[in-house]
Amino acid sequence: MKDLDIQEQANFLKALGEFNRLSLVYKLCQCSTPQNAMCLCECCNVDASVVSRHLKILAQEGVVKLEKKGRERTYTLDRENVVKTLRELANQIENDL
Amino acid sequence: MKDLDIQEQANFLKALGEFNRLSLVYKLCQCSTPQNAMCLCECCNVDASVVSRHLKILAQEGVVKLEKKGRERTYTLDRENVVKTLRELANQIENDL
DNA sequence: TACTTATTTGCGCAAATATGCAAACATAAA
DNA sequence: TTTATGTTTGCATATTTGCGCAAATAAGTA
Repeated sequence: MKDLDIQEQANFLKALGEFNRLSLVYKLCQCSTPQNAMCLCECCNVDASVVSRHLKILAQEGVVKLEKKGRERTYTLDRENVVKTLRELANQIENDL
Repeated sequence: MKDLDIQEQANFLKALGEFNRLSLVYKLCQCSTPQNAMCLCECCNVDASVVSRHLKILAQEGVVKLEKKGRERTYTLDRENVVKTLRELANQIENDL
């Protein structure tokens, strides 16, 4: 396992490992349609700018996908990627010896 | 999903989401026998006290198990728990709608 | 007891992080 | 163009975090 890979995985886990960000993930989890930041803002009681920043971090780590539609930006959970990454991690820890 | 559960999951992910701690996890991953902190110290270039603190955090979150034997304390990866927790998280994110 | 070894804890520091507010931007609608 | 809406960014601040060092603690050994 290379240091760089470990760092990358750590960054992914860190992105999920914060209360408001994980709340956003679960919120998006229950949405069948893309959501904008204002809507997502309701799930955690913080300023819109804070949500914006959290979503940026989540997007950087491949947790959410961003779609630009005019002045609105909508976010969807990148379910496939998150699930894949978590399962790969679990498999590594299970099988490594 | 209750806030408390989210906080708990976030804490678990945060514990794994730091480079040195994740390095410790992978180090332990490759050890078939319990390791003491001095040995684990080698895998990340930090002071023993730092490793001690990291291991404490990992133990609190159920990532590693601590065994006291005289003056020595040995750590083993709680593979089962880590794998279970990660897979549950993956399943939740996969199936929630 | 004195000494050695392994680990934890207190302290301080520097860097990172989360947050709110206000201002800047971008874009759609009136 | 003006206005309204959604989002990002700059700034200031408070808190958290990771770290090293030295001292304290714990427990085995001479």
